Amino acid sequence: MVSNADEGATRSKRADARRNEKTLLDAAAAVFVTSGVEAPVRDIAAKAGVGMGTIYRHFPTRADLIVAVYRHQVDACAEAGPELLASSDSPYEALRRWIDLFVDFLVTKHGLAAVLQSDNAGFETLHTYFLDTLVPVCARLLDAAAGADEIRSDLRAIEVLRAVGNLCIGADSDPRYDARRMVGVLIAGLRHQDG
Amino acid sequence: MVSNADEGATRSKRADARRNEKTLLDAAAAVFVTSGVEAPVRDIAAKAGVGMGTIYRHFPTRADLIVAVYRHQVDACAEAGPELLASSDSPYEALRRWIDLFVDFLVTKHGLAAVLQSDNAGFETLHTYFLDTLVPVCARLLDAAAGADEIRSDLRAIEVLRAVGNLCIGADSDPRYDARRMVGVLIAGLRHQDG
Amino acid sequence: MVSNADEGATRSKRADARRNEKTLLDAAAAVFVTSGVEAPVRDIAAKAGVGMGTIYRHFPTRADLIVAVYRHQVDACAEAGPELLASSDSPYEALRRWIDLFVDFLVTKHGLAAVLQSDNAGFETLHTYFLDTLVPVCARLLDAAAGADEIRSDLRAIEVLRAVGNLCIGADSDPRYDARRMVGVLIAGLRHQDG
Amino acid sequence: MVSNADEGATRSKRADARRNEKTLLDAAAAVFVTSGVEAPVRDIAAKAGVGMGTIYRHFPTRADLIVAVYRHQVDACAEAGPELLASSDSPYEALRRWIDLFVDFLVTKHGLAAVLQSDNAGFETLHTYFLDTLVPVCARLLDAAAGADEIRSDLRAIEVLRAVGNLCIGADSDPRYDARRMVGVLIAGLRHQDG
DNA sequence: GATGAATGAGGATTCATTCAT
DNA sequence: GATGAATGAATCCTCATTCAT
Repeated sequence: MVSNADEGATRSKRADARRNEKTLLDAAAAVFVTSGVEAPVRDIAAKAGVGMGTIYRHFPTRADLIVAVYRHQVDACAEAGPELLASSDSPYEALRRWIDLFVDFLVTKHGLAAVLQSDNAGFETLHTYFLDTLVPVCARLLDAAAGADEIRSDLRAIEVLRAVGNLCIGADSDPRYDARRMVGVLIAGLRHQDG
Repeated sequence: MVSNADEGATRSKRADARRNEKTLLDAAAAVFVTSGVEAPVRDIAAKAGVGMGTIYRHFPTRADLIVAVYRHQVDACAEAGPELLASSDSPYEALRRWIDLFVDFLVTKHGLAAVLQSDNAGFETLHTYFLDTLVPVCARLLDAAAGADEIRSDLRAIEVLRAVGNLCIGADSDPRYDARRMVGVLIAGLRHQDG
Repeated sequence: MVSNADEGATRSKRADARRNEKTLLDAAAAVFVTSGVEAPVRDIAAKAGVGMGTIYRHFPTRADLIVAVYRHQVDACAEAGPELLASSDSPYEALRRWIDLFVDFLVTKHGLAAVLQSDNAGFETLHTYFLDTLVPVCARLLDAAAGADEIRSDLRAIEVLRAVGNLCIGADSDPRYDARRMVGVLIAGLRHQDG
Repeated sequence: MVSNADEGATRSKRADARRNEKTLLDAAAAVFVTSGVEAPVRDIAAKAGVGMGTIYRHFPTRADLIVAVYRHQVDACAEAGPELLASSDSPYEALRRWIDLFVDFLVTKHGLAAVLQSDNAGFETLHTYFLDTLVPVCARLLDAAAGADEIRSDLRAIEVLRAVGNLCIGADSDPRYDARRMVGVLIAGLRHQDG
């Protein structure tokens, strides 16, 4: 349907567009750091040096943009799950370390944890992506640890993730609050209690 | 409509003002329940049957209003601390029950937990009131439990309260997430680990 | 519930507000003349020398504003119906003259005829007001003329009004098109045909 | 318009171009049916499977596109005039039937009647084409009917066409309004009145 | 010639806050 | 003291049109 010549043209276009999208993502990431993930679209466009329409073209909703910005890191986090399970001394240890990765990710993203919990429709995509990607990984780690009788077996991945996410809210704006530590406490609480 | 004890203009004025303020607080509380603590000022004024200016006169900032609305309950929670300590089998048990009270309070206040963590300046008053009131109580409970060697001794009241508050965010909008349960896990995590 | 003093205050407020609303209506009418009834809200606000919010306060939707601007004239038109029926030589004559009034109204309102036919939701109020007010009047005139065997009896008021309204669209922007004349032809067409 | 001597590469190119243009017109016609003649250019381009630039190359203004889409049908309508005049029992009958053709055309084109009356500059081309093509035909029919003393002789073709066009506005969006019927009334109104 | 990414004007709407009455 | 009308900044989103590849 398309001649080789056309293919060439198309490809170069695509390369351009991809480079441009990269610019957008970098700009968005930068703005997210300073103004949070709910920054005005106009600001992101300005930072990227493009028109607002360009943002909308690439990312119809803000959630799409956020997902795109963090997709790689979320994916990396997901992929680390099985690896940790294989390389750790125990399933619980793997779980602990995996949660640490997740927390590291969240606490460095200003406001991300907050919108992750937002009940605002329109963040649907964001919720979905996070949950679809991370819940299965977390579930497997929980199962393994529960199977080894290291932790309680009555907690579902989704609530653990949600709790961890919640604990990370505002972690970057208050020096008196150390989200990592508190997540540590939560994860410790997963262990069986000796009474 | 006018109290029997109506004597002297001054006293009746004060009584009126207090009655008026009571009306405002009741209205605000009602609106908070349905629309969250970030409801438009106009809605609250309408519910109270007063002008918006009246709200602003009594409560210069939204935080002042929120504080006023929940002061009694926060105070009651604070007062319950020493009582629980005296009446419980152990300091840890007292702590657990006190945290339960705090959680009960938060999860029934739509959106309160969220603004409690908001880094938005202007909620200063709110943060201050909550912390000033509850941190000492929580600290005493933690100290007692740590003194009895029931829990870790390296956690400060402020971070525990903050963590509990965070865990309560969005508790009322997602049936899959049970904040009370997760707070239970966190509090369990305060115990010394045997592993 | 309201003291006399308050009543005074309230009344003066109301008087002010009413005066202000008058300003708004005059401004809107003026802008409608030059830019049509779909003029930007900002333009109307500017013309009235008020903020946009003021327009929205008084008239939540554009249709509400249009209705308010033309209500008096629509009402006057409706009231003229029975009078014409009483004072004219024949029901048909009354109908003819009443339609003339309606046309006079429409052709002097730039773009009004157009939005009257718009299927755009949000003009609901406008449609409703026009139809509720004028259809019964027109129906009575049609009935009378049909009863006198002066015109066909198979046409409903709503379609006659709609047709007349349609014929007025764009009447003010094309000197070659005389809406009044063509409406005259339409009304003539209501008569029984002898052929 | 095209010289006979045009042979070789040029011709095949032209054939391609024509085929391409055909695709565009078909796509535009299809989109016009579903979304009206004011549908976004992007939608038309997408339907045709071409870039938006291609649309603009072929049809600099939306009016040009609309004209091109409907040219055949407008032309056919124009051509039917003389034929009807020749084959009908009377000039008036021919006029009536011709107007029916015009109405059939308009009411099946969602929104076309509306933009035909739009005073928006940029539809210049559209107005011009319609009028240049149809006014002479209509004029001849009117003249013939007037010459046979079947109708009034004081109406110009342009206003009759405009009136008919107006009556067709919105005919497809309101089941209570039957444009064909009302046009029938209008055309009946052209007849001499018997008193 | 074709493509479609980019632009950015344009218009709507909300709501915290002020201030004349 | 109370009122609530007025303000207007802030933000969202769409789509016609241009132009580099």
